[in-house]
Amino acid sequence: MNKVDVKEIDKRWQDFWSKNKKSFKNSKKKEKFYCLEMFPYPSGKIHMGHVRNYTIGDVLARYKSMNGFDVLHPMGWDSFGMPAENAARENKLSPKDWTKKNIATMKRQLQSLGLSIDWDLEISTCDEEYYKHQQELFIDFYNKGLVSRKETYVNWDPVDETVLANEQVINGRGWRSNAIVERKKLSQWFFNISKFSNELLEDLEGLKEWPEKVKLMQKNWIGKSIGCEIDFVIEGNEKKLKIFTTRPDTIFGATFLAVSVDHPLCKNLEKKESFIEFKKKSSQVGTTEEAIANAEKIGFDTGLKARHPFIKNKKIPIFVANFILMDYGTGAIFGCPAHDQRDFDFAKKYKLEIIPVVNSEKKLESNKMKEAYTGSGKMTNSEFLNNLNVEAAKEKIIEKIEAKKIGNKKTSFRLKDWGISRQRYWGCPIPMIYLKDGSVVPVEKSELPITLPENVDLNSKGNPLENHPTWKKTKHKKTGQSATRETDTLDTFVDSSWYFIRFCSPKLKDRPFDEKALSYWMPVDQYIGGIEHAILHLLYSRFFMRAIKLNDKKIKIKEPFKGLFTQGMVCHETYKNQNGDWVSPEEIKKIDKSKLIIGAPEAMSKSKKNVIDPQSMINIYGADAIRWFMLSDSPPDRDIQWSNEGVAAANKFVQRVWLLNSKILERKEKESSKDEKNFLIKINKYLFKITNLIEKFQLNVAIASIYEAIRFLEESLEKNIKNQCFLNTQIKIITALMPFMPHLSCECLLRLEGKDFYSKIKWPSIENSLLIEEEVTIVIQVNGKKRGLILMKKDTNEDEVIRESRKIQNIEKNLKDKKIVKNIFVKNKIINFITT
RNA sequence: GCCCUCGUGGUGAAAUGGUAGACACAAAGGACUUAAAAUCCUUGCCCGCAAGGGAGUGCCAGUUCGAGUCUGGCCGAGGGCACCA
Repeated sequence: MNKVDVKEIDKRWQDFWSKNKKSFKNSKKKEKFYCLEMFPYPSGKIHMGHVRNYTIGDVLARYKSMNGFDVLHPMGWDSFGMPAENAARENKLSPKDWTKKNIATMKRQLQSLGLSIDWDLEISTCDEEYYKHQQELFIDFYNKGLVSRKETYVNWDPVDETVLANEQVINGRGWRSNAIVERKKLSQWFFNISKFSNELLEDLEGLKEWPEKVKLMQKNWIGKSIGCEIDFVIEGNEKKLKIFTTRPDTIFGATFLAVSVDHPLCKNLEKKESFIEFKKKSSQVGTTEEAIANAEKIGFDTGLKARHPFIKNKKIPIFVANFILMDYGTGAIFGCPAHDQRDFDFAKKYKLEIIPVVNSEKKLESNKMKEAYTGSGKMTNSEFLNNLNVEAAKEKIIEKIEAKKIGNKKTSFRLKDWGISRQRYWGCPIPMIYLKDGSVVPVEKSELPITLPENVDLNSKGNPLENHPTWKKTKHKKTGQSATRETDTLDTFVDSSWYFIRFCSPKLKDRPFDEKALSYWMPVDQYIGGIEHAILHLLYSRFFMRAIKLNDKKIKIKEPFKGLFTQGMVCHETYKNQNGDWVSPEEIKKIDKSKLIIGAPEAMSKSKKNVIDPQSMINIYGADAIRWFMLSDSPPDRDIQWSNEGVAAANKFVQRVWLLNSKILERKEKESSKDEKNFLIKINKYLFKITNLIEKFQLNVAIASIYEAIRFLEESLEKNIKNQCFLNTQIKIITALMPFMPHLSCECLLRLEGKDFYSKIKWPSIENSLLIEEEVTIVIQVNGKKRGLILMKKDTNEDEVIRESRKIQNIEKNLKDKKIVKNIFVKNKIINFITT
């Protein structure tokens, strides 16, 4: 009978919150807390992943707010990107209209979750008001030398007809289209992120509140290696060939040089038919990274020889090899087959010399080696390096190389500059123009924004801006000469690399950000999002923060995200019918169960048809139950598995709390007694636990404690506790429930406290005096095995505990006929009798 | 191949070196009901009517009075990187 209508309370409190917005004031007395969840791409409607992400953030934002923090909790839209173009083609809606429509839907959906988001701060990256400032930042970066234009091979996606960044190529395929990526040479815009390689690497250490896993992934991505560059002189033409190595110590084992197919040295070979054929063959090795890695090592003998810099009269052949990368190091190496597996394979194939220069425990013999030895050991066959260990040899040889002026110690990074050009329409136009004399200059800031034209043809292939009849025609403002606009747009990762900064002053018209607002709110105290952004988005954002700092001396912040949390995915069982087709959870009801193949739970995805629509679940169970379930089953950083029973249980709990609340309101007055003290102690302990668990982000355990607290209250209804005491206690527990179930919590508090409860909401305080327990349970062990429990006054001494525990029959039974050698006693915890 | 993380009931999971399985789901049994729904109670495994006992946190060792937790080795699963010289 006494049930709460979840739909009704959802609506009531969402309306209430939008009318009773907390004033957004910069109160100096409070400590700020910037809580940010990764903003969504407006694909159409929200999915469970969003629900999980934003619920985690909301619990934290509400908790911090209730604890007196000045909380910034904004939301926006990562609204440029290809799906809008694809949808435009299919639905005859312009990318702009399609995006706007999606944003409206998704905003409504997010609001139906009851998130404490300040919607006054909403931004959308496809708005002129946003990308205008992005163009300004681009020009600033350009002027600071952080932007460059390079002719490079790019990853060309033949389906999307666009260029992909290396990181957007997954196993040789486009991350969105899944098409096999081709190599193509194009002139592209780059952010010179590699200028910050070392800084980006070293500053990872200062990010104490980031998951180690993410830091490690970034570290590997940046890929620092310390080595040495060495010039080899080519016999005959006396030209120098610069190589990079991390093992200069093995130089006496060098038996060949190898350069990349794209190395300048190959220029002379381009006409040779045998070389053209070799080049063709070397580009034909499969497409996946794994195939490339495992591809056969092939080489082309240039016929050239280089002089060994340390061995007189020794000449070694120069090869072109398919496993040498042009964009790492110098695009050239020396091969030491004895101590590098790739070189070893190569040497075996081309019958090159193998000279061991590092001895393992057994002495290496070149003709008996089956694989390269890459371990440590003492140097041999290496003249002045002999008998040194690898590390010492490295140092000594670098000294020698530098003294001889044939090379230098050198650090190389795997991290490459960030290609930001995209041949797409739905992105931020790059504010550069091409003059007739061939020069490329930025547009004047006063001309910003460079807006996208609305009447574009998206049906032809290629770049729509390039194909537009008039858009690219413009004039150079300074000289008046006619010019052409850059028709590439920016990678959407650029849009998301500074949105968190824009949130600090989202309405500012003339500049990207207000320095004061930025300095107050940044860095983001807690950033929450998916692990899939562990490398790119976070690295690019870290670059942007540094670039902005470089450009504006008033900015002191380097790291944009102080705390990072990566939440797990939402999974669901997968189903297939007998034909092997995926079947959705709704469809399985209609299928004969014996013909259904139930697969492992996997991340919800449209392709596997295992998606549950959040909106329909909210409509059935209410926002609170969905929020609760998203957090209750697993730790927030682990995957959770969606189950209908789980949500139903959360909904049951909503009703249980409501019933308890009603019972308390109708409760008959009782006498105060000893029960009351114990009652308060226990509740205080629960609150202490819940508080700590939220602080530690163990939200699933915090929820378990709330379950326990509610059960304890239910069980205490009949005890001798004054109504007022019970009511106050209920207020505390229901307040602690608020971050998780804000609608139910408000509804209950309204009944408990009356109309103006909302202004009084504060996280319940913990009374330290009540945390001191009067009685403790002590474990009694015999030889480390539990044989009993005993309840004792706190801080009872050893003798007393021993005396009392020996009164227990079962303990005596276990000690009978045995001699006690010693006792292990830990106060308030354990007594352990050790016998012979 | 290299690097990282994780292995606890039928399931998701708890557990500052000190009562393993909190909390929740499922299943089975029971209570209430004419019946069902809803609700509530009981139940990890083996022996036992019970009291109690035995085994038990992937496997094998070690440290410790005491190990899910610490150390070493092995096995398995997942993730990241991948010809980076």
